[in-house]
Amino acid sequence: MSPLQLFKCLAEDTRLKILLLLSEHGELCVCELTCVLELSQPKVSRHLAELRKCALLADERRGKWVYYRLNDTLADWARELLALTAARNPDLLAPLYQNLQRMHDKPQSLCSQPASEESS
Amino acid sequence: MSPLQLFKCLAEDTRLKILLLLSEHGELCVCELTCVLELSQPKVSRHLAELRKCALLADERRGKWVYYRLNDTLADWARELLALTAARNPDLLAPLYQNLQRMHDKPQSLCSQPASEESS
DNA sequence: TTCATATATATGATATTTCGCATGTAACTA
DNA sequence: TAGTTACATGCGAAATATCATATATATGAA
Repeated sequence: MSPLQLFKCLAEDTRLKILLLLSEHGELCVCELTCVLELSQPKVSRHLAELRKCALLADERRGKWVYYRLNDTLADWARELLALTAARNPDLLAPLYQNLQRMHDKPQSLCSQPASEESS
Repeated sequence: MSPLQLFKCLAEDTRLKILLLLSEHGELCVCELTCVLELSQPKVSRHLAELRKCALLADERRGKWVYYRLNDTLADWARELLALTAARNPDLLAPLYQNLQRMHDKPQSLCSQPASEESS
């Protein structure tokens, strides 16, 4: 993973938010991301596909849902860079966490979702 | 400086190298950058102008030469991000430092240059 | 003033990215 | 089986980025 390739992935609003979210939150399925980001499903899915092709993300199907997380092979400096960016720019993620919270409080309010075990 | 804006600036090879170089080296003039990067002067100048407009870089004219450095107002997390990226990807900058060295050893070999006080 | 060097920018061509919309596929349910 | 939900992708349009070339400006020297 070259720095240039990483920065190209981070240079788009949707992909940036996805990567920072997954850096902090660990794992989310596509429908959760779609709801949290308030974007169309094809748009989210297309960006996820790109991040998958760059080996930044790994996906895992569990039943109907496909969960995405940072790829285990991702270099440490890239992980540190994502963590640094997320920690130092809380304003960027705050509204997204609000959406995630609202979604788990009122499941039908925004979109469907998988059964939530517990929020980490 | 939003994360998105920073990453857009870093998502191009020439701009990435300029920012990492200046993050580590402190200050370079346009002709030094042009030689080190082995690119045309208009190309380097155009990317410098963009980084200036984004307030990532500051320029200062001294005689015939214009020196660029990281803008003093640049946020700490952005500085840390640049330093982290440069430190963890030495392969990216190594050939550029070789060019800088060669340029200072044999001034006429690649292009003209300002009088070099001392290399840091 | 004239010339040379250093740097900046305008312009139009080309390449890349992003998008919406429609449609395809996979898994579960009835 | 048919229907529904979750997700992926093909495709052309629109927006954006990048580039080479030519030219403009600024400084210092002659």
